[in-house]
Amino acid sequence: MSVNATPEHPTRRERLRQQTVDEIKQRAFELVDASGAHDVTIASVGKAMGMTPPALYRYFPSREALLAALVVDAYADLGSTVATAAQNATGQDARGRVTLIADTYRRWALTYPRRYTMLFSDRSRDVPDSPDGIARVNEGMLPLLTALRELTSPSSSDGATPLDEELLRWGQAIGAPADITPTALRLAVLTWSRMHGLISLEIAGAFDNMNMDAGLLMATEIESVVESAGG
Amino acid sequence: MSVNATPEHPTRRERLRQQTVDEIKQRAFELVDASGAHDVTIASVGKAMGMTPPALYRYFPSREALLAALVVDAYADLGSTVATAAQNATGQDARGRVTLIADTYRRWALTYPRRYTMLFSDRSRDVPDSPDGIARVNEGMLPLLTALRELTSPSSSDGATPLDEELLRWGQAIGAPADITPTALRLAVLTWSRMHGLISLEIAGAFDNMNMDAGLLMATEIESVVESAGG
DNA sequence: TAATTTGAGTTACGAGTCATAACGATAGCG
DNA sequence: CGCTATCGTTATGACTCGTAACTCAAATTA
Repeated sequence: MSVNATPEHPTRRERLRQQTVDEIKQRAFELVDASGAHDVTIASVGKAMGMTPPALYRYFPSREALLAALVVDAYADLGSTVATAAQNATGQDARGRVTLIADTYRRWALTYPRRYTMLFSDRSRDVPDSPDGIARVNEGMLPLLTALRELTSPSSSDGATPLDEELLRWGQAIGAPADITPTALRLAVLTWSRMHGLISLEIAGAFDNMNMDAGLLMATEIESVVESAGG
Repeated sequence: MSVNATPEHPTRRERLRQQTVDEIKQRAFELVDASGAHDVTIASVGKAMGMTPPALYRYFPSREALLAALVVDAYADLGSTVATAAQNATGQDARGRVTLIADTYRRWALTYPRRYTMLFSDRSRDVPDSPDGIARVNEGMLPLLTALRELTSPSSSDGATPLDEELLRWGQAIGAPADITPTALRLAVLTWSRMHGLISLEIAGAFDNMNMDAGLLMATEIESVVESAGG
């Protein structure tokens, strides 16, 4: 047994293994983007990288485990994409940052629609839960929170309702700034929920049948959020 | 070949056949509710009703076709449930009717969460589209539209933006009353989208991790819609 | 350097799925 | 009453996931 099995000094074997794991996930993502998580099978991934199907079980104990890993990675990518976009817009005012965050979120979802549906809908019972993935999404939630905090007037009635208490506990859990208000927290959750509703319906094609521009609806919703915040 | 192959005078054979079709769908729905659409297989449905798997192909050309039929039926059930609930509340004011419609929609989704996810998410590429199902959902959209029409003041600036034109065309397509306004149409779409966002996240369990009461969030959203409408 | 062990990848296999083909038997229909 | 359409069966093929047994190369150890 090797003594250097630490993350800092990976053995050559471990490096090659990690490389193979990464290639498996990369090929699997290509299949997801091409035709959805449904077509990600042990055989199809193996075929895409010139391996026989049973070899993949050296790296993932089951097909479901592979899909779970993809979900975590996709969560992380979505969260960090939103977070870096917000960091690159520190100069803008709060209203512009909220709009940018929403646009970035939507663009990611429309760029990888199959991955997005894989995150929030497909896994009906497969992946029980991914606390790691949830944590990575919060990475993008924080800049939205601070922007909404700037927009809301500090004189709002806070901390009264039971919902406010839940919101404050959640804010602490995800590491929100100390001066966060229930109003900002509530608006952040509702912003996320509204974006998700519109985007998931857009991806499902509901607005195609209605001959409606989902982008305009999205802009309306963001406008509504900013107005609710008093900005 | 029978001469009486009309819907009005079904042959005994046709009646029995319809009965079998209904039982297949009923058993399939039981499987959906129990463990999701994923576990609805030709074999499992057949086993549930004491038939060998190939026999089911006499009634549905494929597993996907069976699932598509389930989607249409579920759409119809959701739409008519909302519609009848609204009809039974004609006495209430518009605000109360909007709340009732939202509650009915959410309760249906929480009563049959697997069916609800089957409608809007699961079928990534399976069911291409179901115009029939869409039509049945609109059945529940109409009372929401008229209630919002009552709430909104008629003096709102209407018909100006390109989104307003899309909304009016959609209103005509689903048979909305002639005096409908783009404001009411827009609020209806956004109400639906917001409900869907919250409910799909609730079913996915997102709010469980956040220790948050989805019902309170839903009430907040409905309140927001009613306020936007000026009620 | 040489022997040993670790692990990656292979072929072979069993269980389960969808779907089709070919057969038998019941029951409706003229 | 006899015919035939329709139902449901068994048998089969292609595909899936996942396991078992085996081979071989490479890393580790002496």
